[in-house]
Amino acid sequence: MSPTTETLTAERILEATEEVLRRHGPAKATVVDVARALGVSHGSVYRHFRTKAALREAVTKRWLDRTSQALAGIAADEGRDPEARLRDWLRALFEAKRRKAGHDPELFATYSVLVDESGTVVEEHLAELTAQLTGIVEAGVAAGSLASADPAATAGALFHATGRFHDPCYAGEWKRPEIEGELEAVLDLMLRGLRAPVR
Amino acid sequence: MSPTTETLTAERILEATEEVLRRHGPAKATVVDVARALGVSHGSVYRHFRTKAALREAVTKRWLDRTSQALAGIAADEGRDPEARLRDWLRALFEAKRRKAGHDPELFATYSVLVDESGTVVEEHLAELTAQLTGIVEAGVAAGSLASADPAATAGALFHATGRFHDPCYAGEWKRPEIEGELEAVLDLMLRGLRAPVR
DNA sequence: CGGATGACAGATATTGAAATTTGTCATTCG
DNA sequence: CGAATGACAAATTTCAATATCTGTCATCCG
Repeated sequence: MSPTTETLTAERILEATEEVLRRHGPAKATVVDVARALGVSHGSVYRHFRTKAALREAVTKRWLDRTSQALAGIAADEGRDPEARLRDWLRALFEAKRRKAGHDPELFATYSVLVDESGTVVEEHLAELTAQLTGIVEAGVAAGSLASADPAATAGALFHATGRFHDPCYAGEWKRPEIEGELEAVLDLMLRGLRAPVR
Repeated sequence: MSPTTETLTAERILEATEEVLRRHGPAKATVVDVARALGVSHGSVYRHFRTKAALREAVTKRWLDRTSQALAGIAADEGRDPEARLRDWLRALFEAKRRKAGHDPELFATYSVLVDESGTVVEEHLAELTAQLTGIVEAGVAAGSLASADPAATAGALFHATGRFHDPCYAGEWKRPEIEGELEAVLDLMLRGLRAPVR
């Protein structure tokens, strides 16, 4: 069977949708465009995704999951000092978001739309990220190098305090050259507070 | 002379413009509306403000300056513990912004528009706020209760880290009840790091 | 029979002509 | 004379007609 005759799967639709979104952006991409790219009728797309919103969410989920997985590598690296891991993880989060905003502006715009609509996908993404952060803080507490009475709450505070460096509403700021130094200043301030008192 | 015959001053125009903005919002308020509210021709308004944008900025400046002045009171209260002042100042900043967003939504929207356009007025407002913060940090360093090698940089980090609690792009979050606890968590984390090591 | 189709109704977006607004300036008024 | 006016051109917004899109479903096809 040739690729064009391949059966229509959710996966193939997601691939095509991502491409269409990348090309046209969230405002102009239509379900009809996606169907045309696949050489099927738009009705067939609706067999796999109940609404256009669901399709958009599914694409964004895949896209966000790629980031989560990359960061999970840093978070789970049990061998390394938790404090260094925390710094690197937050730096990597910033770099990942910044790269996406610059390199994939249309998909990033799609993501930003979902953030404003506060859908489940974004919520889950943020929950996954804070869970990873919580894991690092817990490791630090276990190793005795970080101090926190409530690692989950601490992780939340870390995440909120670094919003300027990962929240899409600040994407415009990420082009300024001073931004890296600003992240370092915030990291220094927070990690100083997290470090366990020397006994 | 009766009030309606009073001479046309920049101050009277600003007053009328604020009222028109409050009523119609930034999207629908026109210079003609302002002129009508004052009983003059719109040409007269242009004698005092070169463009509509300048008028909008001037109104927003007045409005922002009211916040700055209120906070300056806390910042300058030399008698009190700098750490407590820092906490109170950041809490007051949050409360002030939240109150404006809730109580004066149209003027707040005008302000948000200016933030996105990154005009001089907003820049100056942010500079004034960080200057106040810097002053508190310096007082703490002088008193020996706070540790900072570079109070201005520390103030910048504090301001960025609390963005979630004063930046208009988060205004939607300020209605959630958990928000207060989130601010406290961030404050705790940062102030722990700022406190001078016990010797 | 299960998956794909395309005609269809209602919702949404696009378009371009008309109306309004911005900003200027020659003129008027006190 | 200096401040206010309102006619005006250019830019912007509004609005309604038109076109496109979303989501459904009776029908078709392998």
